[in-house]
Amino acid sequence: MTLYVIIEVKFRQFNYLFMSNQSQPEQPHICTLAEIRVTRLEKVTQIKSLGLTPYAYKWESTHSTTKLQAKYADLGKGEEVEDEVAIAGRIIARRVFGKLAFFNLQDEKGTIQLYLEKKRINGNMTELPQPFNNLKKLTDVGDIIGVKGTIKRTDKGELSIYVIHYTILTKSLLPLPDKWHGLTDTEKRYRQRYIDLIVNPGAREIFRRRARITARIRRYLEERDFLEIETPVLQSQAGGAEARPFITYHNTLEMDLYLRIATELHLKRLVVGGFEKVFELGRVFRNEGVSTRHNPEFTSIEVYQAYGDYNDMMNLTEDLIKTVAEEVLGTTEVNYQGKLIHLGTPWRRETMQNLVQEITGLDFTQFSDIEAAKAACTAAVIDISDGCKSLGEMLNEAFEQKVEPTLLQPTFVLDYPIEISPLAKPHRSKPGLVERFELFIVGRELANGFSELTDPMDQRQRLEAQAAKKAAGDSELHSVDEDFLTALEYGMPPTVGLGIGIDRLVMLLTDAASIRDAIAFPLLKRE
RNA sequence: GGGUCGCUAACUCAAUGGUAGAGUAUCCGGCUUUUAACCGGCAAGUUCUGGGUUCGAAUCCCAGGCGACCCA
Repeated sequence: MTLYVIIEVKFRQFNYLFMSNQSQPEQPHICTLAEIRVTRLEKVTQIKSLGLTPYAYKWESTHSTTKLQAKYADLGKGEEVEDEVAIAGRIIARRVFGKLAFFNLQDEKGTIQLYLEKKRINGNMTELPQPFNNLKKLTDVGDIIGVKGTIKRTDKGELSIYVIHYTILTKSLLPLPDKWHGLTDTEKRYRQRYIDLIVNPGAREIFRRRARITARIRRYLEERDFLEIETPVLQSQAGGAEARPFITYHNTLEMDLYLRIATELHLKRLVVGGFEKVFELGRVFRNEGVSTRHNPEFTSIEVYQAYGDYNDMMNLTEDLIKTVAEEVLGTTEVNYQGKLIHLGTPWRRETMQNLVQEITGLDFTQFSDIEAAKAACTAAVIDISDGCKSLGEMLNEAFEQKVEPTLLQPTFVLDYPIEISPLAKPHRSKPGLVERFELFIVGRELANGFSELTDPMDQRQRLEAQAAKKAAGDSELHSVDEDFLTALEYGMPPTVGLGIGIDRLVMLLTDAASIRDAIAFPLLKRE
């Protein structure tokens, strides 16, 4: 069957080239993906037989489509200009007539129409037999071509390149999705992002904007003398956060290694070493579930500044995010999923205890024993699990369940329970709490910072307590990082640290509903 | 982990338990101002997978896969 098809196709295309004006008898139909591919492979052969290459090496353009659109914006209908231009891109639409054809060509930034006239092309491309005919027969939507020509705005008002010469640069073998509906299948968009990027112009804008966001963050910090230093992804023990790590293996060292879950402990070692302002913007990996807000590998930035406290870092955080929004969006008024978010500073700062009291009426400063607090929480419809063994954890539960979803506008939540903050410095005036803040926008945690714990003995106690819980079965906790404690014993200056979830920031600034829209190639299950 | 919804031609979608269809794309013919080009024609299916009920299943039932959304 396949052989039959190939022979028929060859027969037909032989006719295209040399007897194309004769009508043909009915041929077997070409329709499935595999058959379209066979047809196009035959076109590849035909292109080669003409002495051309279907996979060119190079092309020099004089303009991008957007530059041309801007340059000739004032050209009137029906007017032509003799300026000769060269441009390249992907054919995204073809409208072919007997002796005239209109193609739409798409490059990275935009599109432009090609005006392809038989008389003009045949008159100029004399080295090829029947160049206009070959254009019609050998090009398809999806092909990448280069053209040279002059500028013409058609009678219908479309700026066009009046083509003198065309070159097939890359022959596409597979058809693009429906030109009108595009690709809407969410799964396919993520699995084959390249198709999404070709046919959905908005998809490219998200990643363009993402690049501007990270570039602006780096520039902001560099302007303030922060130094970006890269720390190991492969670590003999994972730490710096509560999360399960990915495990991998080094063959010649014969040792298990963990992919980092945070950059915290190494960046702090750098502060011990004398760097007073450091940061790292990079990928971290957490072996956790996948959702619209979680991807197992994601991008974080952690920033450490010696001699500062968490108040300093809140100032930096709001100014940084405000600056990025202003530069990337041109405004601090951000529309996110139909909600208007005001990123103009200053942002609200409120303690966790006050927020919980505000929303639930529960005053955690008044609770003295755990059972009373538990009863009060249950009465307030807060679900307290059995693993919740302290007032601090209960306060956090109440906060997460009742307060978090209400924090639409940027809010710094201050002063977290010490039980859930093992790397933060105790609050200078509030027992049981630490000097920590988290930033919430549209009900999501976007940033986390604290005055860093610099007391090595206190730090040892807290890490050992965690290790004991790990031994008791909590897989999100880690064994003690002795080298980190040794570093602290050499002495770390007072330091404040910050972490921002870059993907969530990108979501906010690109109006992306799912983290998968903000990540070019999100992790999906095996098909 | 739980719930709801979805999966049918390459793409977007139809189809009371009773012959699986349309538009787009592909293929063939025509066409020098189109822009979802148009006109005419030929075709195109593991209805996600596996069971079950039934004379008969895309449709009903069970199990599984993948995805979306919500919840934890």
